[in-house]
Amino acid sequence: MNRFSAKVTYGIMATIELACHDRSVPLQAKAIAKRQGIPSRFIEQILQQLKQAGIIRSLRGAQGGYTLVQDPQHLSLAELVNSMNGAESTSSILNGSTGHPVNPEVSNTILSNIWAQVQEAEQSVLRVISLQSLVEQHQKLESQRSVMYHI
Amino acid sequence: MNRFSAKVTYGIMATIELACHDRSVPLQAKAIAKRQGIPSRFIEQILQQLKQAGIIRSLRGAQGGYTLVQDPQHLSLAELVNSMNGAESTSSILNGSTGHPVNPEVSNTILSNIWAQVQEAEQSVLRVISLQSLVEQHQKLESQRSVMYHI
DNA sequence: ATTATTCCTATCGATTTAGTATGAATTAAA
DNA sequence: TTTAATTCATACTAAATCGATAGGAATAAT
Repeated sequence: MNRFSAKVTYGIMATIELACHDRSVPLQAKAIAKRQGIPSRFIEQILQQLKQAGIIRSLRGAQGGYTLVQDPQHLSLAELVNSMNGAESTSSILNGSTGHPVNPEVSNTILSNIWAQVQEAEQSVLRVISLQSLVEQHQKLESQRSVMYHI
Repeated sequence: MNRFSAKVTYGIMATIELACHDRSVPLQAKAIAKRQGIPSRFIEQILQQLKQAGIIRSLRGAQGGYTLVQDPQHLSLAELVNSMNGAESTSSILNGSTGHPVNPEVSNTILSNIWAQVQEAEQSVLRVISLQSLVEQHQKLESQRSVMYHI
């Protein structure tokens, strides 16, 4: 099962749409929402985040919309996912303690270290998946689907 | 930062306590709660889950309590964490679809596949960490702490 | 001007998480 | 055999997070 959050899932779907679209002409939030069946007001918010992260750029006003900044080859799923998860700092500041480092802090130190390892493992999976490869998988599956129902 | 849920965190802390305790005599939920600063009624619930998963066993009545089933060497963090996360089935049933495999299903197929890879990466980190190693880290940090404040 | 669009911020309902409450069942010990 | 200590079962509640909606200001093409 896909346990990425709706936000992340929608954001990925939106960038796939952008990657499939002519990059010289902006694509509107509404168009993305319609094609992917996402609430358009919701995808707007997500696109904002992607913009803040420098993954897409926007043009306001009539005929405005969004375009990808980078080539799909050079955009990794890691960048994409991180930009929507609040881009958690990898910094290992292991002490927000208010004074006495009591028992709970000890467990916390151990567990935050392990958590960092888990995060790194996840990142290493996501880093090697490019938006381009997602687009290819997407198109492959879409074409299979169209064949299946062409009877 | 430690982003394991409170439940998982507390469960791990509890098993560390059990691992440090004489295995022939049961340790009470209340005692664990007190030493670790966890609400005792909450840790009881978590201990139930650990019991259902076969990680600990319990003795009811006065002088009852909980003991580890396995040697700390042979219990991995993966088993521990999974037992508290509802032991999500790794089964890759990729079709709960109600009929027409429309657009959203395509994205879902791709993303659930990636999600599975992420999960596997996480598991591979957790599998190689034993409860024993957690206990050792814990004791090491505790002793450092006691030195620092022994002035 | 008008219209189409992004952008900003607030709110809302549902779900999940964290924790509390009540009390029954069980068992050691007095 | 009573009593006290403990697990076990279940339900409830409060707070946080998630998914989505809402209203309107800013911007720009026509």
